[in-house]
Amino acid sequence: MGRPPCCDKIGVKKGPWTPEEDIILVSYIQEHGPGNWRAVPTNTGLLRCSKSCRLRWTNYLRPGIKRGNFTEHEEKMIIHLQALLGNRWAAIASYLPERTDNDIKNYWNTHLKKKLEKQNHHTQNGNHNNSSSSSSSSEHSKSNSKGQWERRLQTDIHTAKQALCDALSLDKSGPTISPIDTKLFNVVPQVQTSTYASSTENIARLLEKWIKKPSNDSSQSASSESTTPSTSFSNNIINNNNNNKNASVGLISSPSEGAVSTTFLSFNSTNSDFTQSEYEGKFENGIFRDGSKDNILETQMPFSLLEKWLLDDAAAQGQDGDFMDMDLVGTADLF
DNA sequence: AAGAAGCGCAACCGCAGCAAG
DNA sequence: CCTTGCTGCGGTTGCGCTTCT
Repeated sequence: MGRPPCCDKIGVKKGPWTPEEDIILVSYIQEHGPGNWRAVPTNTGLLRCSKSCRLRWTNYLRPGIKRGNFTEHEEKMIIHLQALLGNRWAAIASYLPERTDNDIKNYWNTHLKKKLEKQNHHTQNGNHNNSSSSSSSSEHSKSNSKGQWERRLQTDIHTAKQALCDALSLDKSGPTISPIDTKLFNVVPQVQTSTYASSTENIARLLEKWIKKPSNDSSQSASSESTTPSTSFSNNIINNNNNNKNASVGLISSPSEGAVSTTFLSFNSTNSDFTQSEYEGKFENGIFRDGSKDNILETQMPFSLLEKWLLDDAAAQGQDGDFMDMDLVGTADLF
């Protein structure tokens, strides 16, 4: 007997999310925090499966997501980390906290892979006589099995862990660490608590699109209210939204993060007595108390010790000391 | 101007890991 | 220890937009 699907296939909506659905989801998460995704569709009346809700949140709605073009630095980080970690997009994403694993994966598949292939082709053509550069590195990569690399990583991580713990005990307000560090070392990062506002930016963005180009979905959804088996929760949200389009405009125009946060909280606070302080109570130093990884900040993250270690490690492997200029061709297939 | 091809991105699917019972 | 259910991850797909012919 196979395992039943994560959600009933009947009546589950697929395809792009509508602004209403986003608002319902964000409002719900704002109230209950992320996690327990199984309960989200039931409690919100969303006709989405739990996975879809989680995906939508983590890839689009959660706080601190930067969208748009990747910077040169980000690009090089991805290339380097991909060479080190392989296609572990979640791990790579933890070093680029403003980017989602999906984004990074997409960027890799659409841009970087081609770029590297091109570079690879170039290198092979350029070094036709001495196949040392690429072939030696590929031989090197063959000789280094994945297991060996992983063992090495694990071994060195202990050193890095010690260094990081020392650093943190010395300076609690020191450099912000990335989520992977948190996971690995079980350290709570020192962060501000008002990070949720950035998800209002995401919402604002989609509302902006919505207002600019009112879709059929929105009217459809509003009119289909009676047919949708929504809970009072989602009905209230939708009503609130439909009756207060101005509120969303105000949300968009709020320039300061704090103002946006407050505006957004009051925007949907008609449905509950949930206040900003209560919401912040769901955070503990920037992490949701359920231990989810949505503790990512919108602040620029400096290199953590582990990142530095990774970079130093690469440098120690004879890559000119600067991973930005390293020969990526050989390292791409290390794993 | 119209169709074809390419590209980018959001979302889905299936599997693996993990925890609880 | 085994089973079950939930969550997270990586691979893949499909659709809409842009560019090319």
